[in-house]
Amino acid sequence: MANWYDPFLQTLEDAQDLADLQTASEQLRDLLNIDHVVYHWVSASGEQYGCGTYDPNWVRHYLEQDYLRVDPVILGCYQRFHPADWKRLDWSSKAARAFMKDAIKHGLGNQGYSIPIRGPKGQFALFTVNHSSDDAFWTTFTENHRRSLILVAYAFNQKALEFEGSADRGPQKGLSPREIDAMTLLAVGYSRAQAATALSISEHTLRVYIESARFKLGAMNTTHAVARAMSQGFIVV
Amino acid sequence: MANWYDPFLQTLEDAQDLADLQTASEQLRDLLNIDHVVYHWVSASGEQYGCGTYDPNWVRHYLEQDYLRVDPVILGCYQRFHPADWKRLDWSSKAARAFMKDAIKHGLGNQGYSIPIRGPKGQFALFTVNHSSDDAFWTTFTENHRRSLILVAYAFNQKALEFEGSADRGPQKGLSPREIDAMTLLAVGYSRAQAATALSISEHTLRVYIESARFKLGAMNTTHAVARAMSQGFIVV
DNA sequence: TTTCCCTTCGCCATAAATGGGGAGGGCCCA
DNA sequence: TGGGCCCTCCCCATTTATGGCGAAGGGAAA
Repeated sequence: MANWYDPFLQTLEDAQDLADLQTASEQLRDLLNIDHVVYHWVSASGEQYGCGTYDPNWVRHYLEQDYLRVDPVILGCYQRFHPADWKRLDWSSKAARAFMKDAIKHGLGNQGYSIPIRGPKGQFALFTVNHSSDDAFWTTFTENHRRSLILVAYAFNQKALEFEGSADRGPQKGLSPREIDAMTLLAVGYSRAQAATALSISEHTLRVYIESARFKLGAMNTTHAVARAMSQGFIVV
Repeated sequence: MANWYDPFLQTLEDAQDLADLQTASEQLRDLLNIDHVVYHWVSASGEQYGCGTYDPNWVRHYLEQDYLRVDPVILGCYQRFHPADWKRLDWSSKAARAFMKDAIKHGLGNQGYSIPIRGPKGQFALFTVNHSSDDAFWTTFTENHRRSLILVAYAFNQKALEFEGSADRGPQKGLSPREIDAMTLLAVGYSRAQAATALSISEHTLRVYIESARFKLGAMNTTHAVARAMSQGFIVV
């Protein structure tokens, strides 16, 4: 228990609301003695939530400019599991370099390290530390703190999920085995006729499964039902 | 660096192939002095891979019995982000209890602790420690090792992804913004006509996006395309 | 024991999606 | 500056999906 981060993790675990996470991110920035600490997530329903030490003007500007579509950190981390040093991302497009220039103008450091985190139902979050320094300093910093940052990112996400999860959380009616079979086959490209053949049942029976699955999932059509079944973890494709 | 797990994490990071992960799991079992350590994953394409100290007979039996559909550990962890003590999962169904009885008969301990891990493209993995003990011992054990187990799980997954990723990894042609818009709207239940209206374009134009997205994703139909776009992380619903 | 849910099947009519043509303007990168 | 990709629009014919009606046996839970 001689780690600097154990007490901080405890603070995180004691957080009661999103405001506490905000305070914690500022605290961590001071602990690590770096420019910025940011936690940012996209929930299953597409809502966004972020807390951290970026200038609020930058955050607003970021959203207004729709930088989510440009930001190489988002684009890069979305496809990977490993934490990423910003230097190693793809900055080849003109838009990406312009974005970074704009970011630095708004107070961001030139160095960054982001940890992607994924939750159930397609939740995606990023935990980022940012600083202004030379490469050597940053390499040492990230190597030294890699593991602790993973734990911190994990704890941030755990809390954020906890706060959100307590809100909705319906009864979660599950799908029957046959409904799961049907959804799975449709998700991998089978037409209704093909899926029926694959399951050795009549096409009409298959329709019954699809319709009941659609009803349970509250979906408008088959595509919607499959999408929901996927994002709610009923099927794995 | 006074932790027991830092040298072990180093071992994991030095692993060269899946066999090394197998050895590592045995090593960790002995380090922690518990019955079993298992890492198990399901890749985006539905393939499974596991390594760990379970009796191979049990693994075979598990697959033959299609226990994936019954196992409360899988079912429970798939919906959550937090690590789960097996005691706190849902054992209410008859099938679940029969499954556990069968498991113990094959050498599993009565206590378990599983950490769900998610990667890009819908990858899902579980890292599990298992032991035969009373509740008090297990509670203490999991409380003491929670954080280190998260890091170990993370490291296992990182390596597994690394080994798999080096194999295929196509050029990963991305979708255009409009294609993403189209896929997103379809995924949330819009029909083609509705989606076209929402995007203020003609329905025919929308069709062009759907078809080109389908082509890029190698999908057979719209539902398939949306499913692929979701599991490959192009859209978030 | 009754009630709910799961599984299975059929027919008919309409709405929606797909396949295959063709066409023009714009932007970015080499 | 030319090729490649992106965005936008239109028609026709065919295949496929959906909506609505009804029906029956089996199993598990209450």
